[in-house]
Amino acid sequence: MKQEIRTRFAPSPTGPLHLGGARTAIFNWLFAKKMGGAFILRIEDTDAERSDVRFERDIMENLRWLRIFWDEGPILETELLKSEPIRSEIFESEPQSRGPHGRKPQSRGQVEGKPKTKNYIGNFGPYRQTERTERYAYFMDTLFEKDLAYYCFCSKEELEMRRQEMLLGGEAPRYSGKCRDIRIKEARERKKRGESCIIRFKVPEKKVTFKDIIRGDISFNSALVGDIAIAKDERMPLYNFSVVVDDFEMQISHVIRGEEHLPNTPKQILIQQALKMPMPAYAHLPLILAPDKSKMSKRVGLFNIADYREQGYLPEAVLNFLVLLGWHPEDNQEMFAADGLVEKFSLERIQKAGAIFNAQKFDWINGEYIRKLNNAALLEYLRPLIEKREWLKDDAFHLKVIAIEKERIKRLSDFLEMAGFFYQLPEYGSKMLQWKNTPADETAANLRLTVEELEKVSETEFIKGRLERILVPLAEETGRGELYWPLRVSLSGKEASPGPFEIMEILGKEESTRRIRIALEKL
RNA sequence: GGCGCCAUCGUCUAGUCUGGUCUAGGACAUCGGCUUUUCAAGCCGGUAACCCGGGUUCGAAUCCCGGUGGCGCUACCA
Repeated sequence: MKQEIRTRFAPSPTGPLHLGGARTAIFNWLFAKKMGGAFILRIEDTDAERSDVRFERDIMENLRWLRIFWDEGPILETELLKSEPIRSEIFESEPQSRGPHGRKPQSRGQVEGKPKTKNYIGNFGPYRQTERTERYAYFMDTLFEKDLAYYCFCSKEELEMRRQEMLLGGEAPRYSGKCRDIRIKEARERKKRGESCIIRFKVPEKKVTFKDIIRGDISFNSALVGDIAIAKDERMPLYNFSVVVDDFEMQISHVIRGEEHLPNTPKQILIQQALKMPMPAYAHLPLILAPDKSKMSKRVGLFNIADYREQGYLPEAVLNFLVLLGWHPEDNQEMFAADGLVEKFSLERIQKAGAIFNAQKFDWINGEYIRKLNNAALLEYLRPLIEKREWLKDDAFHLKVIAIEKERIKRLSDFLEMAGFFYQLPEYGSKMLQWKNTPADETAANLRLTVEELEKVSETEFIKGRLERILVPLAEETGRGELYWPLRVSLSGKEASPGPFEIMEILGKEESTRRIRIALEKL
């Protein structure tokens, strides 16, 4: 039987979803879809101090916005309200309650005891690490039974001092193993007396080799690692331990994650081996780099998905841009619909080197997607922005503006800046009205001539074609730039805008002539 | 410092596994042209790269070795 493909995105809710996390999620999701497998969302909230449910929400909401849907994992509260039937279906088939811990699980993936909360979907839950403490305690026990874990009473200060010493001595800083031989009975007594301690894993000294789908064979010498900390307490696991337990129990087949986890991989493999767990396949993604080549997620500035969302990047564009950062299809295609992407995707074609974030290309892709949208759809994206500005016009008017501004905006927020003049004439200086070196009186004369001709046109005939028939011959006499430039500026109040005929058709006769008269007063 | 990963136009990358078809292809950006009153869009064209040094070979971007450089990790964070 072929093993089912199961991937996961396992963010810690210590910050909002950022580009790097989103891309990791995208690659996991794409691979699972391509292979007909399952994509799982798991919240790694073991760091109580830094984790926050607001971040958890942000992560889930933005994944949804990107249309990255997880097959298993927590569900948003908003979904909770309308998903009652699905939930009961899932939980009726849950395994019966068993003893709290110390018992072997009946089978892999089944969770002992009732889940504390039911706000998740999938049969391998709970999907929040803080709700999985029983599982960690169980495997921690196993480790103690096998004499592969011990309590460490060294203080942080002590550890830090040792570290500095080793660094100075040119050694690889690692834990000395000082507490390794404290007998467990004694340790537990000391702990009971209130001595603070953590739990360490006895790291065997050996060469750890594994195959990375993207990078090929990778090996580490675990002797350089030292006994790693795996938990603050039986019920407070640390990353390297909880990951191993969860990936095993959730039957993750492929661990696809950022390159920064490469040095963690041998540690996790050693724990897997100690617990006799199978090793999943690994794929370590290249990092997204800032223009100075530093790791992007370390930098301050624009990095969160929510920020891009607010600035008017379309979800399709974010997805498309992100997937191209470190991956390329066999052909030269660069614009993808989600379906085509799934079909073309393969882990093997992911790049090894880090990819520098290219904001200009991002903008270009976003512009392409904006232009692909039909006007009505674009209006819906724009509506919140328009309403915020209190631009009180009807949809027919908005649609006309959108039709011509669509060609020039790269982000939805650009619309505010570029199309604002349709709703309200901005302030501008008289100098702007003059085309190159045309004197002010000549400019005024041309505008006067223009407005006189426009007055002759009826409101209903105030359309582009008709206006052109009247003004084109006139412009041939005065000089095109001399006529069109001041006209366009008086209509828009801007150096750059669509052409005057398009603007006039939208503005209508009354408003157009009013604006030209305002310009004349300036001259 | 130690360990690990990586290295093709300014940037994202194709090509590298299976040496010749690569005087290295595409995209963004940039420059020029067309269109044009401006900006954008569109179309056409240009500039621009195999990190360095050895080796193997008739032949190397591609294989091997050695440098150099960059990045990541080096927590009772993940």
